[in-house]
Formats: sequence, structure tokens, C-alpha cells
Amino acid sequence: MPRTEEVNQRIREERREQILDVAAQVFARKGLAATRIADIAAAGDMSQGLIFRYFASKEDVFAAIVEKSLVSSIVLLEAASQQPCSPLEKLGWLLQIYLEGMWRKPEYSLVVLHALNSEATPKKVQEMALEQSRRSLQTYRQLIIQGQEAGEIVQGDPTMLALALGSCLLGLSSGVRHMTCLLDIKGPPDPEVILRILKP
Amino acid sequence: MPRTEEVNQRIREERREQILDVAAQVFARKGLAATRIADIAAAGDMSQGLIFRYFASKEDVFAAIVEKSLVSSIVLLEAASQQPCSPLEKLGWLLQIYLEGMWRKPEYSLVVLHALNSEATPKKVQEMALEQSRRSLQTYRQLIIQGQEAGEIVQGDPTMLALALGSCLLGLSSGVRHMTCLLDIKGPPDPEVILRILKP
Amino acid sequence: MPRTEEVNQRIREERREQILDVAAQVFARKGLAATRIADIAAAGDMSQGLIFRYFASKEDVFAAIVEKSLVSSIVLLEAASQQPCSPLEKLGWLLQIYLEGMWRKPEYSLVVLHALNSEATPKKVQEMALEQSRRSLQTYRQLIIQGQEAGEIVQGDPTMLALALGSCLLGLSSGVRHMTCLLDIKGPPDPEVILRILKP
Amino acid sequence: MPRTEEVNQRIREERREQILDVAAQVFARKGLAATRIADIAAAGDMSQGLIFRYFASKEDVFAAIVEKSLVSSIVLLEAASQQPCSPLEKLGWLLQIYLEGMWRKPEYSLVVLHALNSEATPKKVQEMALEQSRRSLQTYRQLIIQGQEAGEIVQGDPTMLALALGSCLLGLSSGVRHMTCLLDIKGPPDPEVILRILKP
DNA sequence: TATGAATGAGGGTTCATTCAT
DNA sequence: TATGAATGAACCCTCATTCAT
Repeated sequence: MPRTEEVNQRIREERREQILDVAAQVFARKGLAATRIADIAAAGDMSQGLIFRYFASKEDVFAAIVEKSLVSSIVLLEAASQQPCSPLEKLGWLLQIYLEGMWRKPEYSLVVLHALNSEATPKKVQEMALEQSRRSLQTYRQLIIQGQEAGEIVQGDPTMLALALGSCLLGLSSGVRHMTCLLDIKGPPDPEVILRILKP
Repeated sequence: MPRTEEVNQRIREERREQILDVAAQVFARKGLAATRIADIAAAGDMSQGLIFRYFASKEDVFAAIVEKSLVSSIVLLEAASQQPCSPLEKLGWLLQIYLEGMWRKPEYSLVVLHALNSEATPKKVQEMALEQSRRSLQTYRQLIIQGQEAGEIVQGDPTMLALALGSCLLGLSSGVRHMTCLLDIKGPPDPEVILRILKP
Repeated sequence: MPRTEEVNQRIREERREQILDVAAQVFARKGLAATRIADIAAAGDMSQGLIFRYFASKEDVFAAIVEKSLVSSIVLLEAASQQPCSPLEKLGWLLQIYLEGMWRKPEYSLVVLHALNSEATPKKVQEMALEQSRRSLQTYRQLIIQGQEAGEIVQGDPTMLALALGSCLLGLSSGVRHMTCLLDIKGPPDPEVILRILKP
Repeated sequence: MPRTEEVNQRIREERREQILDVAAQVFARKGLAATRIADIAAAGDMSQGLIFRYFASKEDVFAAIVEKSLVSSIVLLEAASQQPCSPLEKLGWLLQIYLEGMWRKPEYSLVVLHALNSEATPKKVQEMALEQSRRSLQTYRQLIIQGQEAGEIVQGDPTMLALALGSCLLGLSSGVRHMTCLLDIKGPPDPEVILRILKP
């Protein structure tokens, strides 16, 4: 019976991902405190006990989700910075990817939003969520400054502009969720609309 | 001698307001589920039991806060519509008031944000929060359409523009809370920055 | 201002009686544990605080009621024993009075029944209720023995006959309350029916 | 390996019965309101939480007990009616079984007595307890009428006779509990003693 | 004397977590 | 590995009791 070890490893990793995905959906809908382990188990059609074989606590599951989001956020910000185009175009590219992602798979953004909005979030997790915010804002700010120098972005306090941009994106995570049942919306918001904040 | 009816009435009204104010602060920081009655009682320096003499349940306190927010939101939207100026200027006036309020007393906006973000929010409360969203979006949309007719607002789907504006404001509720510890920000965001979304 | 002292005393005694009467009704309907001070206050149209100016605790009110019942029970048993008639007729007289009382003012019997039925009854009160039972049973037993000697009461273990008689009366306290809504009953049960247990 | 479905089913059914039995004992001694879940848990040597995995609330446990009592009461009444003997003998048979049961396992009768005696009993439960009373009284009444026609039961209002019989049994549930510590009693009461109420 | 606002200990219930299978 | 029965620490809420008026 060769490779039992390896196969087990594979199974474990897949299970872990499955739990994270299903948990992200539930956390996105209810937040950390209002989500019960039983909710996650039910949504994933698994036993409650199983979750504790992969994570030490409910908070740990939540933390793992925020961490995944942080990692892919870092990758995205990095990729944007290295696009072969002008600062404003880089921001446009970034928004394009970001808004599409939020439309297709809003869970992770929403979990981070919950993490940022509640002081009940465990310190360690809040740190990660803030780190993600910080990196995003710094990237926005740098690109804004570069864009202002290049004359393709409106003059004005780049910090405030970055804040406006970041908040708008953050708000859209939430907005596309609940406002789309009020409005008649078929697809992700157009990056151009948001970019208008920055255009001269 | 027992207190007079009138005095009792006064005491009750003041207490109720005190509870709502202190609860709004705690709910704003933690959300409904993560807030314990003990937290509110401690923050207001009162016994836990007292809260239940004024509200039937924790959810009821939360609901009262959302309702207050809804009422003052309706008043504000109405007032904006009736300003004696152009549609874009009405929106500017609205943003001015809104952003200043969010800077000085962010609790109520944040509580509504929590209400919108979590499906664990009681149905009745979610209804009220959505009603507030709905009315805001409708007002934005109408003023945007009028502004487009007047040529002072950029062409484009007014629904999407309203969504962007609404989301941006929503995000700022959250953003000014946690991003201001990352950035160096001294006052409320400038309405002009956000209005740029709409300007031609 | 003469006699203020006396008048106050009068007022106090009347209030005390009023509280006991109204409390007896509520206790009779719900028992000690399920009765809230608020229930009694509401039934007597008085403030909760007032009750504590006359009694040290809820249990004390309950105890006072049981005590009143005990006292009048002793008086009744004594009176029956001293009726100028045969043992069986004495029992008949006793039942007559007892059943009529239970029909007109069932509260006190029911409170005693509650006291006997629940071990949650304070020791002191349980003692009093048991004392009342004990005295009743002893009187029944004595009269039964005398009646057997006189040949007017059936032969058989007098203890068991007393138990049967006592239980029947106890059961009727409860029975006339809830069974009369099932049956069509217009007045107190006929003592003769119960006396048949004893007749030869 | 997880347990098989079957084994789990067994465990659950046994637990449920265990809880009901232990709860019946505690409820019998204290009544619904005075019984704390902690009392039941302690008496059954289990955690408080466990009880709520099997019943939704304390009231539900109480209700289940009353229901069990109602069911077995119906069975007993039915069986008595179909005994191959005269009406009076049927009643004798019924009393025999009933009194023996009350002597050996008085819990269920006492719980029903508590249910009947307190208006704090949940509506649904009170209904069941009354249903049990109603059926018992109807059976008694029918058999009494038949017995009167057969000349083996004393003349007189059958309704009142049924009430007396029912009350006597009800009272004995309570009586054998607390009076036996006052009297010297070794076994269940003799049905003949109670039947004397009915004999001509 | 009488009131009712306020307190706080205690009870019902929930739910994260453990563990035997 | 996976399950779900069992635990127990909290949490929401009730209600007897106190006390300022």
C-alpha cells in the first residue's frame, strides 16, 4: 500500500480548502460572531467535529480566510504595480480585476469587511485585515502621486483620494450584495465610474 | 411620597435615550451578535437588568437604533431635495451634512452598516436598514437624472452612478473608522472628492 | 391630631389582609414558584414595593396564608369535635362546612394543596401544611374509631379510612376547580356522597 | 469510525427515556416552575446542555411527561372498559391497577396533578392534562350509569359520583405522598374502600 | 404610607469544543 | 478519517428585593 501517506496529505488539503470555502460563504453572510460552527458544518454537509480536526477554533477558520484574502490581495497589488502602463491605467487594471472578483466571488472581500468592522475580531486577524487595508491604500497612494506627476490624475491630497478610492471599493463589497436587490444591476460596476474620482 | 407621574416620564425618556446612545456606540464597534448586554451595561455604567426595563431584548435595542437612523435619514434626504439649488448642488449639500455627521457621530451609520452586512440581523431590522438604503439610492438617482438633464452631471447609467455614490458613502462609514489609523487624516472627507464621480 | 397611631394601625391591618386575600387568589392559581410578586401587585392594583412593607419576602406572604388556613382549620376541627351529636354526624357536619367553604372560597385550600405538593415549599411552611394535614387526619381517625365502636361506621383499618377521606377532600379542592369545567356542576359536592366511604 | 446509524438511534431513545424518567421524579416533587434544569441534570447525573439536545425547553420535557401519562391513561381506561365483567367490577379492576401504579411509580400522576393545579402550566400541556381528566371522568360516568342500571351501583347523580371518584383518586396521588409520613401505611390503598362511594 | 426605577443574583438556553466510537 | 453525543462556560433575560422620592 504505497503512498498512503501522500494520499492522506492530498485528502487533508482538499478538505481544508473545502472547509475554508464553505466557511467563507457563511462568514460573509453573517460575520464571525453570528456564525455558528453548526452553520458551517451544515453548509458543507459535514460534521461539526470535522472542522476541529482541521482548525483549532472557529476564530482560526476565520483567520485562515482573512489570511488567504491578504495573500491574494498582495499578489494582485504587486501585479498591478508591475503592469506595463501608466499609473492611472494600472489603477484601472487593478479595479477591473478587483470588481470582477467581487462580483463573482464576493465572500472573501465581505469577510475582510466584517473583520475590519468589528472590534470583536481577534487581534491577530484584525492585524491581517488592517495590513491588507494598509497595503492597498499605500499602493493607491503611490500610484495616485505618480499619476498626479504625470498629469493624468487630478490634483489634491493623495491621502484623501486614496481613502475615497479605498472606501468606495470597500463599500461596493457590501453594496453589490444588498443594493443589487434594490436596483436592477446585471454585472460588476464599471471601473471607469470609480476612476472618475481621480480623473482631472 | 412617590414621584410625580411627570418626573417619572422624564426619567424614563432620558434613560431610554441614554441606553440608545451608549448601545449605539457598542453596537457600532462590535455589531449585534458580538455585543453582549453586559458590554452595553458596562459602557453606560448601569445594571444589565435596567436595559430590559426599557427594551424587550437586545435585538429591540438594536432595532430602535436603526429606526432612529432611518428617521433622521429620511429627514435629511427630504431636506436635500428641497434645497433651493441645482441637483448637483443638492447632492453636494447632502454629502456635506452626511460626511460631517459621519465624522462627528459615526455610530449610527456604522450600526446600519452592520445591519446591512449580516444576515443574522433580525428580519424587521433588515427591512428598516434596506428601506434606508432604498430611499437614499432613489434620491441619489433622481437627482442624478435631473443633473444629467441639466448637463451638470456626467452621462451614464444613473442607477450605476447612484450605486457608486451610495457605496462610496457606505464604505466611508467604515473607512473613516479604521483607515484613519493608517492614514493621517484630520477631518471629514471633502464632498468634492466624491462628487467627482458625477461631474462631467 | 389624636389617634393617628390607632388609625395607622387600622390601615396597616387592612392592607395586610388585602394583600393576603389577593395573594391567596394568585398563589392558588399558580403556586408559589410560578407566582411573581408583580402578579400579586397587579391583581391587587398596588405597587410591588408595597408588598415588601408588609412582608419580608414572597415566601413570607405564602407562609402567612398557610398559617391563616391552619388556624381556621384548627378552629373548624375543634368545633366539629364538640358538636352535640354522634361521631358520624360530626364528620357529616365537618364535611358540610368544609365543602361549602371550598366552593365559595377555594383559595386557601388550594394554597395548602400547593404547599403540600411541592418540595420547593419552604420548610417552615411545609411544617404548617403538614400540621394541618396531621390534625385533620387525627380528627377523622378518632371520629372513625368512635363511629366504629358505635356501629355507625364501617369496620376496617381506621387509618386507611381516614386517608381515603382526607385524600378525597384534598382531591376535591383541586377537582372542583378544573373538573367543573368538564362536568356540569352547580354547587358544592354533597357530603353524603363522600360519607358513603364510611357508612356500613 | 463513526457509530452506525442504528446504534445512535438506540442511544438517543434511551437517553430520551432516561431524561423523562428522571425529570418526572423531580417535576413530581417540585412542579414545573420550581424545578430547575440544573435539578434534573443533577438527578440524572448529566450536563444541563444535554437535556436541550433532546427537548427544546423545560416546558417541552414537562409536556412529554404529561403526554406519556395521557397515553398510558387512555390505554388503561380502554382496557378497563373491555374487561369481561360487570361495570362495578370493571371499576374495581381499574382502581386496582391505578392505585398499585400510584404506589409503585407515583411520579406521572403527580406531574399531571401539578399540571392541573397550576395556571402557569403551558396551554398545550394543560389541554393534555384536561383531556386525561375528561376521558377518565367520562369512563367513570358511563360505568356508573351502567352499574346503576344493573342495580350494583348506588342511585344518585352519576356526574357527581364520577367527580367524587376522580377527586378521590387525584387526592390520593398527593395524599399517599405526604400523608404516609404522618400515618403508618404499608401498601397502596384498598380499592374496596374507595368503591364504597359507589356501592348501594 | 406608597411608588416605581434600579439592582443583581440566578435560571434557561446556546454553542464552541471534546471525545468515544 | 469522520461522526455526533456529551460537556460546560457564557450569555440573555427574569424577577425578588431595595431605595430614593
